[in-house]
Amino acid sequence: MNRLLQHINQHIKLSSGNIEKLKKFFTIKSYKKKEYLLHFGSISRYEFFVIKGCLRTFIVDKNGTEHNIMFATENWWTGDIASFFNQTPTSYSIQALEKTDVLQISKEKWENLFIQIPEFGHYARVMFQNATVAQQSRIIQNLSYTAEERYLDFLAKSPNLIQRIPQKHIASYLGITPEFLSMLRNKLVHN
Amino acid sequence: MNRLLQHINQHIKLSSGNIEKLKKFFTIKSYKKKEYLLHFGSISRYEFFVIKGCLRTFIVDKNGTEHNIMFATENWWTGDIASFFNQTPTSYSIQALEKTDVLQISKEKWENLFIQIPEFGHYARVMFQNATVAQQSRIIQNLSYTAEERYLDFLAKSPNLIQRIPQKHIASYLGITPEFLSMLRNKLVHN
DNA sequence: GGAAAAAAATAAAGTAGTTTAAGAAATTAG
DNA sequence: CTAATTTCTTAAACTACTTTATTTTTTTCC
Repeated sequence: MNRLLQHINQHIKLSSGNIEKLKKFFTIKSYKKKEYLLHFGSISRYEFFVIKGCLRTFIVDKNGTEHNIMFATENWWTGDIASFFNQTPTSYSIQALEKTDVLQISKEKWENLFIQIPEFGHYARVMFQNATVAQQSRIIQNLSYTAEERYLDFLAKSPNLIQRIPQKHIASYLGITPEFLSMLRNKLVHN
Repeated sequence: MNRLLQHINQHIKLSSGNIEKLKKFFTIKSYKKKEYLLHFGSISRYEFFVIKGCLRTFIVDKNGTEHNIMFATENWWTGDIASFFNQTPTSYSIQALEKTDVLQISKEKWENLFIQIPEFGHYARVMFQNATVAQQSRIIQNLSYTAEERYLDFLAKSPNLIQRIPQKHIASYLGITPEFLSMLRNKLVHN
């Protein structure tokens, strides 16, 4: 819980009364490695805040190939907001890449949270703004960078994830095959 | 102004007093075809709501190639939120593809708006949520669809834009060269 | 309304990234 | 600790898309 409070505290100041209130909205939950937090086709019941561990969000295309959309580690929010807010079936799956502890919040509680602690609305807006900015930069990368450039950028921005996440998942995130990533890495070592 | 009020009204109910208040925050502005609303390297002073016309947001990569990130037509918000909120230099340019009328709002007014009309915060959050969802689906497309599939999807979802926007800009938005789009179209006609 | 400029089409040669396949290395599980 | 499974590597053939260059069509603008 402290991790979330600390994160929120970076954006808004909460009174100690509100901190107590806030705690009641979230449930702590542990997921085993390989366990699913959300299954393609179901309706997303929770948004997740990662306390410890690592999650991947992916889709499966018509050929059965998986594509990783994002990773979430400590202090990241994840979930399918389209499915969560509109209560429509999700096209994503979310899976734990390690044993992962999260704080989760249901839709009913989420909506109540905004009523009970209006300041939380500001925090949520900033989170969505940041997500929008991050995603835009990813769209740009996919449009204008080569695979090698994207890999080097990922390496520079998320060196910790490179060690933590299997290469095949990183390749999928970068939009290339594991074979090609392996080739790229080999080429970069013997540059 | 009515277009914006109508758009807001789809998400939140405003009292007539608030409607009057709201009007004071926005300035109507007309841009000529080819005119720039935002220049790469400058600091974004406004967010824009398109009343009539069409805008494109693009970046220029290190080779000098332009990449269209998004188009905005009637009832769309556009701008560089990273630059606008953090007052940092933008990496985008926004240009009018037609004579375009917008409502624009400065950062000071934007912040004041949330204080004076707190309900507006809900509207803004929903806008960012929608932007996040839309962008996520674009990331997925770039990862998992071929150029032909992306073009057909664009054709299905935005038939109006196809007629309105020069092909070279659509090619750039889809992440392909104008030559390849031309070839695809030819192939699709003679399927 | 006609010259100039911009956009679109066509085509051939080139390249970044995929596919397939098979072996080596690392991880997992009983 | 060992067998089974998963992940990573290497390499050759292949394909989706780019590059370059030329011609045709459309749009702009005085």
